[in-house]
Amino acid sequence: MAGGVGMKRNRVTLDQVAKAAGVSRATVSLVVRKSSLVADRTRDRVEQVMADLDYVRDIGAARLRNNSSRTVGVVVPNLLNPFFTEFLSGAEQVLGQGDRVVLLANSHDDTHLQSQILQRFRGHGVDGLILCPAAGTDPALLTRVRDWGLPVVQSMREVGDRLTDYAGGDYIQGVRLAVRHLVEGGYRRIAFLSVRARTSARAERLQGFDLALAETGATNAGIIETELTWEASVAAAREILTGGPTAILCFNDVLAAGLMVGLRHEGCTPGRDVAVVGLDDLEMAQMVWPPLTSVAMHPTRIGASAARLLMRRLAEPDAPVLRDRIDPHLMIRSSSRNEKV
Amino acid sequence: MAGGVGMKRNRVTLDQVAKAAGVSRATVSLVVRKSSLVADRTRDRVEQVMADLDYVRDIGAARLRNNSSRTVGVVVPNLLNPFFTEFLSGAEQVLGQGDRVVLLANSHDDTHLQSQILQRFRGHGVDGLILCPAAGTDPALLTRVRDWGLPVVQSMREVGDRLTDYAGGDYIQGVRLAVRHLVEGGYRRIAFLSVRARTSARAERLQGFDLALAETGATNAGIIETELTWEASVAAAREILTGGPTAILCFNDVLAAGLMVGLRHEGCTPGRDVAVVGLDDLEMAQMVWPPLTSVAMHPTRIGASAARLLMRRLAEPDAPVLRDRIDPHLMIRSSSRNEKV
DNA sequence: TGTCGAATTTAGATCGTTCTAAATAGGAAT
DNA sequence: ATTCCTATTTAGAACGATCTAAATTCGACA
Repeated sequence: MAGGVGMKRNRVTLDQVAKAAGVSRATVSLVVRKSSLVADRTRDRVEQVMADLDYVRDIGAARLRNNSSRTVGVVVPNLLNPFFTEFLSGAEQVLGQGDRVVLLANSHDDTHLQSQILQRFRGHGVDGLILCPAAGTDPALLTRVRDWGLPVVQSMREVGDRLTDYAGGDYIQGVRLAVRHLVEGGYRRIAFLSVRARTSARAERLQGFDLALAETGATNAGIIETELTWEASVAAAREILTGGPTAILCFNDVLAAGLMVGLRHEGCTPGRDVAVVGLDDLEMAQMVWPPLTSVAMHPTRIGASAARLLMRRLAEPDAPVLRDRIDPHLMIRSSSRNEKV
Repeated sequence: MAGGVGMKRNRVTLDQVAKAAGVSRATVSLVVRKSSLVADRTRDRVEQVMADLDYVRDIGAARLRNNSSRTVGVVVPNLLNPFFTEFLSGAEQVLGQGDRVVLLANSHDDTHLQSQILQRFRGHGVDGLILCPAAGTDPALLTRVRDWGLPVVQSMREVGDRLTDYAGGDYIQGVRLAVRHLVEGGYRRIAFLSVRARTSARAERLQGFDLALAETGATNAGIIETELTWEASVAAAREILTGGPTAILCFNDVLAAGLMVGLRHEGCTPGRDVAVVGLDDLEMAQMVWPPLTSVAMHPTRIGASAARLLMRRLAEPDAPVLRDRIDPHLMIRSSSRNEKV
């Protein structure tokens, strides 16, 4: 007891339980795995002993034999972006309920680091992978992972052939919702504040933007590219105003929030002089001023879906490939209401 | 190749590498562990073979023998709160650089779930634990974890005797910075918007508030308790105004942001009619309107510090217990500038 | 050439579990 | 009492690494 100097290792093992219960190690193992082979009387006795000795099954040792670690690797490109942490939250919850544990890593959108992470996860014997691929990920990476025999679900972003399960938001649809809403409100010169990084997330939104403009007959008032940071979008305000837009659609809420601050610096009041619409509908959309119209993409649900897709594939490795797109939902607030604020 | 149906397991093992390189398994093991015992020529040859065969060391199997999983469990009470995800981000980064992997779990501030999580982590053989204890955690839990022989670092919150390492922000100091700033700005009737949950985080802030009032001679205009959600704090605005405060200090930025919206509903313009100050200085503090004065607590740094403390303890289990308090820093913005906005 | 010590390599046991294949128990039927 | 089931239990070999203790190699030196 006392000070705890040099705490020696003392793990309770199956053998110790077996000895104390007067049965064989194999029997205890069966009890642990809730096999129906063992007699009720025996099971009760063994379970009692396990409780008394505070036995904890060593999952690593088990995996060595049965090849299932009850562990899933999750790779996100950014842990400071609420969009990804909400995603993570949804995935963690579902996996936890499935009695699995999340190995987490942040690729910082760096493909080299991402490779290291995957090797590390492989070394740890993860059962499967939920991957939000870093920008610029080589499609060959996915093939490689499959060759390792490691089930993958891609999420939020997608690279390569469509041979892996996928869960994501439907940004094409989301952007269309936003544009239609603007057009219905009488805004017809619409600019788009985008990002430079060539991810599928970006491609999808731009595709939706083109589509929506064509559908509604609205005018493209310019597509401006910036870094994916709040500060950068503050600075982007001046440039985007040169196109003379009556409304500005933004890559996400963070950029929209920054843009609104930048607009004010330029003497332009968001919501009154120009409409602003974000994407993602993070909690912050309600907090900024004016409250920001945004398209809810439900990242938590996407994360939960990705987790479910993975657990399904672990259960049936040869099930057909599935793609789950979560439906977006328009949240109208003052920033696009065409009224004085 | 082809379709990948029923992908059989094919792990490259030490034995296979050994055979291919014409040495013994033990030698290859030494190479893997970068031992200086092996001759340069041999090492080169073995490393070449490892690369050719795409050998990946099985860390689980290694742990079984040498008892080190290079794995750390991180438990946070909330993955939707940016404060904790920034914390997580800092910890993940440092641990990753130390070639360790994060097992993540969200306790949802539920002590029962928290116990389950710890058992799960124990089963996975984590080397150590970074724990932000759930509200209401029994101090005995920490003793128990220590009895398991599992090194723990507490962070953000703390329970029990002070026998574990700890990393956190200094909220006493943070609150004092805020109050002094308000008093210097001429605000002397100060209310505090607090939370109901009895965490050490709450106790610390209240302690700082008392202290700061005593130091500055300012007046306590009431302490209101609410749930830790944005919506709840919107609703708290009315109640807190009954004390007739000239300034309101908030438990954190989320509550401050909600409060400002609520204040407006009550016909009271934050920054003009009443000063508002938050704690934590999350990115959102700049985004709300008016920009929110807040005290930066640097959660990312706290997370990094917690990770470093844990790695230190893993390296030297008997090092003296350390407590790291990250210094807070006041960020003055319009919400407390005593000017027209 | 033979001996010694340092440098290098290795066989075999071991970590805690699960799997396989076989052994044992306990009845019911003969 | 024997036989034949089915229901339960078990011994012992994996899994892939590391550790211990001992064996081998090699050059230097007598």
